[in-house]
Amino acid sequence: MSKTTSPSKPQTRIQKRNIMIILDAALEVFSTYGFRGTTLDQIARQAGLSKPNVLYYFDGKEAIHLALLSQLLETWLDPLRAIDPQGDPKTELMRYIRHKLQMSRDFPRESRLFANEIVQGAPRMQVFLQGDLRDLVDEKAAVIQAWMKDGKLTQLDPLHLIFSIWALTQHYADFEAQIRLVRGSNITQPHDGSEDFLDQVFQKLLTP
Amino acid sequence: MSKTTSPSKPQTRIQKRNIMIILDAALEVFSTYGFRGTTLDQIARQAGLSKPNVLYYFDGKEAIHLALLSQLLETWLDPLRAIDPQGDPKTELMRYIRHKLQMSRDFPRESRLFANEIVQGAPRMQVFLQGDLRDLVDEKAAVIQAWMKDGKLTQLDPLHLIFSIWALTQHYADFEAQIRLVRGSNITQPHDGSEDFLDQVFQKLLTP
DNA sequence: AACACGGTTGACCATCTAGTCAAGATTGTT
DNA sequence: AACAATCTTGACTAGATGGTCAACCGTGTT
Repeated sequence: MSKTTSPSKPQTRIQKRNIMIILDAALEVFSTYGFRGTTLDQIARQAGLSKPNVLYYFDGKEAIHLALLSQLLETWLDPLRAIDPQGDPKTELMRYIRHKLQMSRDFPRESRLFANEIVQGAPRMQVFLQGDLRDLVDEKAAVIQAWMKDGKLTQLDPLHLIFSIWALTQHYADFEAQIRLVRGSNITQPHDGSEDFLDQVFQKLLTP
Repeated sequence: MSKTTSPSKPQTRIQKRNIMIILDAALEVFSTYGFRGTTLDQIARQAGLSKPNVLYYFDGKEAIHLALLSQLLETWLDPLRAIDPQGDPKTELMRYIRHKLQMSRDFPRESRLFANEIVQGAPRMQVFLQGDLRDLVDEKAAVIQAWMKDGKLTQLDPLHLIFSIWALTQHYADFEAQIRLVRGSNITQPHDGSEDFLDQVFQKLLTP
């Protein structure tokens, strides 16, 4: 029987607390070392719990990973979902871009968790991606396409436009190590200047 | 004594062949599963050799990985190195961008090898990156900066511009799985349309 | 043919790792 | 206080994994 899959069981305070602690610890470790690079001992140590105790709350390593992915994908897609077909095209897209960049700054672990998974072929994410993501992207691509036909935006391939937004925003979280190394040990944070830069890029790109 | 570190030893035909076979097999596996996700058995199987035989040519898993990284980083940086301060600014940058995109299309395994490494904080790459990469990037950023001051290009942060080129080109290799899933199982390749799109983006962006 | 050297491997070992289990500690309820 | 349910853990197991080693095979040179 699975421990965390049963949806209707009321959770005690201790359960709620420990499940949160474990998921946060797992996010920390999985995002740094990837799925196979992470050990249950690492997660347990990071969580401040014993390994059997971790396994008391989750059915195994895979179950923890899965719980994280499904929990976080929702939040991750929210900004895209929020694009309003009725709104002003450029405003909507710029808001999306800023929101996405902000998430990459505020939740770099989540970004790297997904990056790790996708670089390796998304073996444990296909279900999620095919279901939610694909439909959502198709829908919003159509919206953008319509905006472009109306002459409100530069004519571009909407799908590639979406990819480019993902690439440019997530880059700051996913490749932070590289940015840090290139910039040297200055006081500057990896994200410094990214907002102004992306603003400039997409303002220029999207204006017909 | 190390086997592959001694530079002056003449290699037999068999050595040359097997070292190449092993490195190619290792590239395949490391780029798919990351360093910790890769086992020596996997590399050996992919190479069609026995595990002890692989270890006859390399001192260990780490040595294979290191050999790959140092060997490939040179090729990887060549396009950036080729930017000519005397050339026409926009031509030089567009050539760089096209070259980079082409590499992401033709050598996705190399791209993912680096991506895997960098997402996890580049623990085995810091030496390389700090040495070669940093100086090179600083140098070329200065060149781009000068071009911009001359009014030949849009005024942008040159470092962020370089990051954006990396992000947009490598995205097609590193996140290929995501692109494939979003596009569905159509006949279209992940890279389809990327060249035209990036051409359009950077033409518009760089023209003052 | 015989030798030396390079190349190959089955069998093995130490360590790590996911997961189990039974026994004990804690908590909430009456 | 007493009881049951929840929670916690030391000790353990089976299998995976990086690496070793002694013995054996293949090839080119004399």
